[in-house]
Amino acid sequence: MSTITIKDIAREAGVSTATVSYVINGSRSVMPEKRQRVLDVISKTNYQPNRVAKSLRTKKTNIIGVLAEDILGFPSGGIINGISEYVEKSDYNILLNDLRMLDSLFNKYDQVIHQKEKINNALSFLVFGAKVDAVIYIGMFNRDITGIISNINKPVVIAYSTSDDEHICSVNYENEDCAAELTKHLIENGHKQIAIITGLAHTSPSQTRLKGINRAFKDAGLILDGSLVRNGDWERTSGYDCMKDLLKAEKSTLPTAVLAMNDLMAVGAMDAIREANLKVPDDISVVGFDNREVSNFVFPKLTTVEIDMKAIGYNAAQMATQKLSGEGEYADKRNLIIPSRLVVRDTVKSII
Amino acid sequence: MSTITIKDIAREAGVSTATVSYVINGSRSVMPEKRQRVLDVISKTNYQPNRVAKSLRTKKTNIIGVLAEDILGFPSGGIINGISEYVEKSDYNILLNDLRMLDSLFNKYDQVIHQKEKINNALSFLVFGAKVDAVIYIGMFNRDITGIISNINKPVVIAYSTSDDEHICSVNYENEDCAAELTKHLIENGHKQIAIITGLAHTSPSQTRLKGINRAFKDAGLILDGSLVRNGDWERTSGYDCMKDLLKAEKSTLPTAVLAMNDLMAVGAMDAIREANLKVPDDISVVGFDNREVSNFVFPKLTTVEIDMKAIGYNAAQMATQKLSGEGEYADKRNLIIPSRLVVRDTVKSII
DNA sequence: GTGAAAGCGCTAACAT
DNA sequence: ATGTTAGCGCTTTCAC
Repeated sequence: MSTITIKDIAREAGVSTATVSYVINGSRSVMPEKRQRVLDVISKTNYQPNRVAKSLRTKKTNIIGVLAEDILGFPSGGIINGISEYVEKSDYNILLNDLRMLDSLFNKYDQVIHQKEKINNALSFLVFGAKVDAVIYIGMFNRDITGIISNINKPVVIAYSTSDDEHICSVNYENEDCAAELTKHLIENGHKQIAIITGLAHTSPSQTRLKGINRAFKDAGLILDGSLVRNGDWERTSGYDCMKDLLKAEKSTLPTAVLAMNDLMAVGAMDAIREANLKVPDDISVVGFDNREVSNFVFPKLTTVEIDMKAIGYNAAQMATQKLSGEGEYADKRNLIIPSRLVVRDTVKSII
Repeated sequence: MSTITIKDIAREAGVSTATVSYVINGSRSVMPEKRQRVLDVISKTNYQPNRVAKSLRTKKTNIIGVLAEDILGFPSGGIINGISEYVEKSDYNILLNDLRMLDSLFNKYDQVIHQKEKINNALSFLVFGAKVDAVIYIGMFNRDITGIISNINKPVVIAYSTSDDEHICSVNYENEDCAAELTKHLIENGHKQIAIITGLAHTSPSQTRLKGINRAFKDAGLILDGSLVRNGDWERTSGYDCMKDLLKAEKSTLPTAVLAMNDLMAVGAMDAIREANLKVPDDISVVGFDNREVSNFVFPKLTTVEIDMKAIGYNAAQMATQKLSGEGEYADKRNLIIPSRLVVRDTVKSII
């Protein structure tokens, strides 16, 4: 059972090791009888080729290094799930390095720069030490990390973040269209006084989502009331604070709906609304973004936008392997955008 | 930059490859000057020893295979986080295989048996193909999986499940004491009429938690009223249904508190209570189990028991590597139990 | 179509 | 203390 090698198979089947290799890899045609003899011995012995030896010889490990900022980050699990699905059918494996930066990076999304050395050490080990064929970097926050990841001569694809570096590709989700769709959903339900709770104002998701929101207003012949916009920081408490502030208005100028740029802040807003003895969605409608697990557990269930993490991972893996083989639709692509979709639940009331 | 080997270092430093190997691994003493020369060349060139070649030669990959029933399963992320932390400082790596059985196993926890072949194929590849030194199997549900995992001659430790197989070790969390503590928390707040919503009745966590609950009652000189016990199936809707049923009682015999054996069912119970126009915790107190993310997002925030996933992973990795080296406190241990702890939040009212 | 043998980059036994 | 070299299990060139 233990350590049976290609030599054993060759001896048992009465052929050379070369022939065994040929039948395993289909690299040359082999006489049907011999072929069958080899196959029989292999299945009888449960022989598994030693990937380590194979890798050393071919200089290809069939391993994709997955470098995650933190596996507990909200997108990570789904993305790895997607990578895993692709990788399974294409005979690759995943070497996982979890940087565990959740605590150090919490709400300081720009601070990755300080982790540059740690990241590149890990990357360097993966590529030059473990000899992975390609690496997928999984961000915890959707942002631009140009300049962070040093140039290695292997495919690097970033999932859930972006980079302008030329040696790097990325797979990210669509932000603007779905923000527009979410806004449109509110408008179609009769809402005109819509408050916005943004994420950190200078971040790309905030700005892009705002673009989509503005577009939806414009398309409906409406104008976004700037006095109804509050800047949050993506965290629940900021949603609470912003909503609290919004609630100070006179009853007649109160927004009928609030769009928070993520579910966490939406929940915070719902906290504040409840505290003011108002009801969601009867008094105020609320929508979020991300479709986090919690959005289905709060009451009422939150209408939000779903980001397809699994597809991000799947496509990132596909892109990485296609860059490796030089074949396939993604072989020459730089950036990929995965569509997001509206998830209608119970927090929007029609006031038409 | 690309593919520099030990030969290059040797030539550059004017020593033999053996000497380079000795200084890298500290396997023999080397003259200080030579040693320094080698070190200098290494750092100047950013040389990274080829782990593949090293593995082939030493028959040790320094890789731990992580076989997860599903990385999206509730315990998986935290456990991997913990494994990762241990592994980082002990120079191991993680080869991740995500079985993605979430859908097929959903609420049919006993059905793993049907996946036996898939599991063992993956295991077999990990061990005989990828040559990992040890494997950690991560369950999605805490249960006994005796007979599922075939015997390989390498350490296998199961995280978040158990097995009676002799060739297998496990790291799991404490169930009985914390269930007792949770119950005691209710009792100490004056509750006597406590309803219980169990998980699937025949499962080990259900039975063990019930033991703890009974013990707490007994310790307080109380007796658990059997008519207040309902059997759920761990899912939210079952918590809802059980609570609905409980709520049919006359007002005077209504429980003042309900202990659900997990957070999901607790949330379901809260749904039913809200629907009956009752308030948590003013009318009925509710507690859960697991400390899932949602327990902090529902309103009011749920009092529950936290399972230390990170510690499970960390200790599983520690156990695996100590079995490998034959040294350390866990080298001869079979099973490890990680304490769980009460997390008091807002769903229990004192009625003393 | 098939086999002999070299060699991937390392470690470690052996020699000195 | 250090160098020489065999060999880990595979693939692949080269020869037949």
